[in-house]
Amino acid sequence: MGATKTDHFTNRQNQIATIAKALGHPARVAIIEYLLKVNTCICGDIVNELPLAQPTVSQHLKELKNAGLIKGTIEGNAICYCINEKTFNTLKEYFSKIILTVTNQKCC
Amino acid sequence: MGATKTDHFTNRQNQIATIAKALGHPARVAIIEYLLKVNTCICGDIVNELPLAQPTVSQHLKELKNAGLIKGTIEGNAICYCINEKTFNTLKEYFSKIILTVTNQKCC
DNA sequence: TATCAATATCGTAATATTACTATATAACAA
DNA sequence: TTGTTATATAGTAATATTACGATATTGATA
Repeated sequence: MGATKTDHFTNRQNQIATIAKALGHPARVAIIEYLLKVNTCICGDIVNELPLAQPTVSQHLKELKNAGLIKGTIEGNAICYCINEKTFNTLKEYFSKIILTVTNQKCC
Repeated sequence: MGATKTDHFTNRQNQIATIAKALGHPARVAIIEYLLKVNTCICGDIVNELPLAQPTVSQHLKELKNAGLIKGTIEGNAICYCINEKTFNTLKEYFSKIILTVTNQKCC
């Protein structure tokens, strides 16, 4: 036991869970918010911004990238990370649909 | 190590991360979608719907409840769970704001 | 009261995550 | 070429999560 039973759920359910999981850590939320704040794409000063060691930040960036929440472009010896709007749109639309459905429902 | 450094991040960042984390498992996404489907609040047949044992479902329900994504009302010896619209609204608004900010930005 | 049904909690094994240090890699500069 | 800077990867310890069987709890019913 201990492993998530991914194959018992739909692709859609796994997709949403994967994206949500990537946002399920305050450091990764902070990275997203930092990328929003600096307006232009920035790379390694995320490390200076967060109270975490460089390899830890790198690990978090990898997870955000795997989930499709950010994009990374190589620029010389640095890497320029920025937000991937598309995936955030997926989330927004998913939650919008949920809210539309719920408002027509009676609750206990 | 191993423990998330919660205290280094803002309340808002921790709040979003907590909610997202609760949705970061396909079983919990499936529970939300089932609650949406049945329209009216339902309790223990979530167990029949999911490929998981009763204690596991109970554990997942607890996490969804702690994150504020669902509400549970005692009805006799059963418990009626339903979606908590408010928290989903928090998420929707959070992502809407992100998208509004991002669309005005240049990416790498 | 005894039993049943619905749900929660306990204990625990398997696995995953988080964070770090040390080290590798890759591009640029001297 | 040698060093510097930026980032990734390897290895690993501490902790958290997932899932289950066994058991407790609580309300309804016979």
